[in-house]
Amino acid sequence: MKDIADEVGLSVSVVSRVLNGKADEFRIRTETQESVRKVAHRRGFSVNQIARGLRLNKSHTIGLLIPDISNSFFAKIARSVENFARRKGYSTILCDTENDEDIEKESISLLRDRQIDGLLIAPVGRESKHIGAVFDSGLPVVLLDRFFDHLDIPYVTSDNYRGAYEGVCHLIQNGHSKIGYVQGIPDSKPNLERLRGYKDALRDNGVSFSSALICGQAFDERDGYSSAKKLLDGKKTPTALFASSSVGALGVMQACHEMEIKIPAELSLVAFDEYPYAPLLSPPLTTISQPTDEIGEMASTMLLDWLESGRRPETAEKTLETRLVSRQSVGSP
Amino acid sequence: MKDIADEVGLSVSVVSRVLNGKADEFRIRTETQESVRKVAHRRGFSVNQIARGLRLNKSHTIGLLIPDISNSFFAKIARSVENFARRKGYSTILCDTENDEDIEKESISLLRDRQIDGLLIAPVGRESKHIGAVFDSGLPVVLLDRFFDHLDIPYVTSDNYRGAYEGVCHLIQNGHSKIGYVQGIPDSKPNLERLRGYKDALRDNGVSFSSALICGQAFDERDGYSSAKKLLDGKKTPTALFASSSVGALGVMQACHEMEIKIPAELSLVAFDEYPYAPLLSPPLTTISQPTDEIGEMASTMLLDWLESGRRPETAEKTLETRLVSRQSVGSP
DNA sequence: TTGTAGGCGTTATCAC
DNA sequence: GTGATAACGCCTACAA
Repeated sequence: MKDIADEVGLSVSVVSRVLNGKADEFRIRTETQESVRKVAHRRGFSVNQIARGLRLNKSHTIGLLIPDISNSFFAKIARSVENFARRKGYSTILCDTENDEDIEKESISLLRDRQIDGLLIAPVGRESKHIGAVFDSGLPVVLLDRFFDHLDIPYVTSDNYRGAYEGVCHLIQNGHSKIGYVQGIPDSKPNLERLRGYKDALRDNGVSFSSALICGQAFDERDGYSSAKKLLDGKKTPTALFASSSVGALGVMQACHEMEIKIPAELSLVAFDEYPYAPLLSPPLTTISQPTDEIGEMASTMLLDWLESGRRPETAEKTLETRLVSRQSVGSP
Repeated sequence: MKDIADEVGLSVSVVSRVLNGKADEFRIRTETQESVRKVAHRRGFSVNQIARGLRLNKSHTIGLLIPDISNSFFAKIARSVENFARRKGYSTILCDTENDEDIEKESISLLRDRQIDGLLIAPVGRESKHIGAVFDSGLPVVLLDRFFDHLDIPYVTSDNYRGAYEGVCHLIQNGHSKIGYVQGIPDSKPNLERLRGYKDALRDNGVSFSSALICGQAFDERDGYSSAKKLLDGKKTPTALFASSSVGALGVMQACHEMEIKIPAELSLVAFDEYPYAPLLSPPLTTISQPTDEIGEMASTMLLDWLESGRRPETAEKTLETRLVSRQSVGSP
């Protein structure tokens, strides 16, 4: 700006104002405006947002914490978040927390150092102290997918309870009563909610619950695989499985494949979350579809509105509907 | 820092030095160090990286431009880039360019405004002027996946030529001679290289080439779907298809499904790129696997080394090997 | 071993 | 209509 000012023979103030669209407000002469713009363009001027951020105490940057960006569920959320934020003039710093709480903590403090204006977190674990701390410090935070009951932080999630409920009802309607539940991280919110849906569906249909039919530790393929092996090897072999973990269902299928268990003839399967390739699997998989784009967009909207207005969103909890997509992985026992 | 300095009764310089690990260098008294650190900790001090960046003219931030983060190939690359960068003390600003060149241009200028130290780009299209421009301006840039012959920008890509060559040879060895090629963005580098591999494989095996067997416009599922429909509906129906586009193969399978064409009995299929679910598709898909993690890590390494050393990498072109993963989508005609 | 002061690029405020 | 100046928070050359 200094250079431009020197060249056009004016002060930096004028240059700054012209380049910030405040020319009218300050009734700057049209010729002045033009010459400033011309020179700026010729010199390829680009504002230094870092200096700007320092002065205005606003970085126009948000942080996005994701447990695993290579998981398509989160990747789709990240896409919609980034697209939305960019359209609103915000940049997104991505932090893949690698499903590790320490990395999550570290990333949060890193992002604070960078003066982000707000934070979107899909929390990794059940520990919430560090998240509560940022929130309490006054930084706008919106949670994604998982949330914490005892913290008053706005969140966006899909209706895990109802999704699971419907999925399990679907299995029961197809004649199943021995339905295994392949869970994700046991005390994560989505898992707990899905488990609750599972139990309620059983209860409402007069099917008795057995904890022997619950298995699993994590939201990943390997865990789905070993859970399936365990469940299908026991005495009380289930005739159907409800996979809470999105990628976990792939592990289940893999295990069935190896154990030569035919789906759906010998085992029915319903999985939480949708994939582009679900219809092409062998067999095409019946899923509970989550509105990933909406989740991302809703969360960004909440956060950015908050940043612009200075007031936290009134509707601080958003639960988005899931949808049962019936394909061919469910049959009768 | 000012507040801390006031509280401990010293100047900001001392505080700054202690907090930056320069205490020894300036032989600052141990007690002084301790009290500074204690107060800093108690007050929850966190450096303002924006101010720091302004002063040091270094943001410790890189930009990552990706055509579509929801595509698992790019998501995996993004993950390895982010993880690596974070470990090296850099943050990653993610820009999903939505396969749109205008967004790509816009994002680049946005990132420049933000004073990023370097740029990692998986370019969207064939237009390269804007990319050449940033590079020429002196900003370190490393290209991913796609690159430009006429620009001297370092890049990392997998061996698209050899991958396709091997895939097509595999088909020929299985007795095919009418092999269709479902391409991605026609004049993108990966596509051109894969096409070249395809042609050379035919030639080296004495199979004649026919442009009627080439179809496709984009790297997406819909395009793969319509290409397959077109190719499999013509006079010269191929007995095998080589899908250049990763997600495109899903479209091909979808089309076959609808047209009741059995894979591999009636049509063999090989697809570029690997998926976690490839073994679980119907049928398990034979693929050309790309080393996504390596691509991301290699590119980040090149960029960050460049940033730290100030010298562009000596080996400016990295071509990583692919691997043929044979499953059950290939049979004999 | 510690302090002073200037400046990084920008914008708000007040003055002319 | 335009200009001078201070301040945002930090680092460092130089002084003490």
